[in-house]
Amino acid sequence: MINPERAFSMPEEAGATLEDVAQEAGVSPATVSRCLNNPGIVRPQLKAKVDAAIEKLDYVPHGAARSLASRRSRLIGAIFPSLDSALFGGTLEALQSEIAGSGYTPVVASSNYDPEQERNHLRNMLASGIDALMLVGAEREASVYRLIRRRKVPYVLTWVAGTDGAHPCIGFDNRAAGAAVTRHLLDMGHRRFAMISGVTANNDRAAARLAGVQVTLKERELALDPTLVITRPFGVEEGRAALRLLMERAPRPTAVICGADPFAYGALLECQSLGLRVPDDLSITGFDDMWLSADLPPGLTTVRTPRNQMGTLAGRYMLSVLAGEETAPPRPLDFELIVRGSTGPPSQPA
Amino acid sequence: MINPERAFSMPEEAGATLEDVAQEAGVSPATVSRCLNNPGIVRPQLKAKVDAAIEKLDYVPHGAARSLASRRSRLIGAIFPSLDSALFGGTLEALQSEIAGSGYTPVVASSNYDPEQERNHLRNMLASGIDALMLVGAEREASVYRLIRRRKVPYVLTWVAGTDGAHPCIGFDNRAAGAAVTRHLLDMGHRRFAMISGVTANNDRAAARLAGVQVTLKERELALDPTLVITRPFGVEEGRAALRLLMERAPRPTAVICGADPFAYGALLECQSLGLRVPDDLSITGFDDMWLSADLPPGLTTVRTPRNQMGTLAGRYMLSVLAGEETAPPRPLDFELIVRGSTGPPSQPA
DNA sequence: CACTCATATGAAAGCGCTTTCAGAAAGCCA
DNA sequence: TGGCTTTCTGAAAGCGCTTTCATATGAGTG
Repeated sequence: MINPERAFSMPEEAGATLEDVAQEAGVSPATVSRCLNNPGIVRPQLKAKVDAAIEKLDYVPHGAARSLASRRSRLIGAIFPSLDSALFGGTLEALQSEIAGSGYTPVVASSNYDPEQERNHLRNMLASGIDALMLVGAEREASVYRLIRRRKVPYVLTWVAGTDGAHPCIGFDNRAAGAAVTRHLLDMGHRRFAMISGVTANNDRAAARLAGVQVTLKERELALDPTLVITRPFGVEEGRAALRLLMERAPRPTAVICGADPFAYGALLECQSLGLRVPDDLSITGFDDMWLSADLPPGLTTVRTPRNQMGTLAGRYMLSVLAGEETAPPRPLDFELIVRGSTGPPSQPA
Repeated sequence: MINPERAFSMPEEAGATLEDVAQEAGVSPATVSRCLNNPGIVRPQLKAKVDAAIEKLDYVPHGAARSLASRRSRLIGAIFPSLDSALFGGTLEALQSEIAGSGYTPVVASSNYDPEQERNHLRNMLASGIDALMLVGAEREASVYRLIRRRKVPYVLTWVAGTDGAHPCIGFDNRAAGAAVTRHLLDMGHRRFAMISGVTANNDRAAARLAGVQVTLKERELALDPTLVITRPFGVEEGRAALRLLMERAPRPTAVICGADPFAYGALLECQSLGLRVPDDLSITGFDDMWLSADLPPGLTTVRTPRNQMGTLAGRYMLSVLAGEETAPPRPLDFELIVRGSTGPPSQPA
């Protein structure tokens, strides 16, 4: 029964304008504008009349006109590598609720871990006049940062920490987290490690996690055998397949560090299929403490990353900069090693 | 005319305007505008000069000014009930990539399944001038739809189908899907059913799934015992807890229908904890075929819902309406019952 | 009671772009 | 070549709002 032609003629009909409101209230447009943007400075009596007029005419301000005149769009851009993993969804959700109260709305895009797409979305967003920008990760071409800086758009990087102060970051130290997991396993007596890592190209978080593992092993005079590092796009299936490959190696590793929980879920499930006992035959660790980590037997030892907190703080940081407040450069957030049943001492001494 | 302030300041101080480009290229602003919006009608020779000027000045159009003059913001609003479930993330991601090619960007918000929040976000978005709108579900106060229609913003509802033509919907029939699962179990011989359902208030998808189960049982002269329907917010833990409750009932149900996969994951895992064999002791079904459904032993029988397709088609539909094309009202999409190891005949005849 | 000072309001100038509209250029035919 | 149509291009008028700036109003002083 829908006639799209009729139901949705293009947005032609004119809503009430600020001028209409002014007329209705018997004041000048300037006063109406002030009621909207700075109600404090208008006499209560007048304000009441204006409010009544707004109500009566069902007036909704015209965002574009507002932006044009005020040079602020009340839009905050956010570009994520992906949106269908619950990972970044949490960050986005938190960001969104943090800024919503201040009248900002996020415009979002997903780059599919592709710098080219990221750059395009960025251009697009800059063109649509975003007031601030949130990105994931620090590693990108200098020209991209130049583009952002040129437009004088405040930005913040998330999911990473400490880029030597080059950029404001709201995140945690992925490398340290990789190290923490490794140390945990070392302390349990493991000596033969394998890793299932996310693709490290264009993903400094994955790269840092891997580096953290490598460096920590090196400190103990152990090396991470390159043939025991499997790099795959994130996914449960990929984790399963990788684990199968690793178990064909001789001697087998006693611990598999996964760069992300989905890998670990896959690894855990594949062990079940292969009849391997976790942690007796093999210890497995994940990353991010996603929703099944506590429940998937025997419970996944993993690193809990502050994914929601990053969204909240990134939002808060941008709002603060936009408000012109003296804003301290954010400090790295904490991660937490969550030890569960999937890790234990190796059954045979290395 | 060119602002003299700008003319004499550093070349890269403020962004170049269309007028700057026009001057650089030796044409009028109108021509530059046409090059941007309707390149076909401008002589190639001139267009080349303009392109060069744009390149040289690194010109980025000013979105707000554009919107104000053209009455189009190139922004498409999308309000989801939640974003940290991978569910809607997939839809958003698909929507985003579908519309990105046409120069549109999604502005998104999450309502936390709260109509009040949804309404606020909607107001916000209408104020910022979105050209079209995507919502999830059909059930909301008439005043909300009035608000949308008043502004003449094309909209589309997703995750639901067929609202008697009252609204354009891009989705599938949740009720039929609930029925399909039920029929599958009935055909295997089950007679004593339980359901773990999402909260049905403000969630017509969850309500429809539940209704589909109830109606189908009624058709076979069976009733869904209300004490065997457990309603919870979505989550693995909630699924576990619900299953535990259900297993305390006597006689126990032989089949548990879950209104969403996370419930089913929890149920499956709890069975494992309780030492119940699936499907011998209990059949379990899910909904949405999320990423672990194939892998979690013994494999979850579930309904695969077209979550990405909905995003893609919703985007395409809105673009088409915005382009003023003759747009056929969308038709319901298909879902698919994926039968895996978690369902089988009940061990004891009912 | 004149005077200054603080404060509330209105007039008007844009913000940077799109889009009529009319006129110039180019093509076509006789 | 002249007159006609068909393209292209440029001038100019806004789009709806914010924000100086100047004025009006009222409060506070000597």
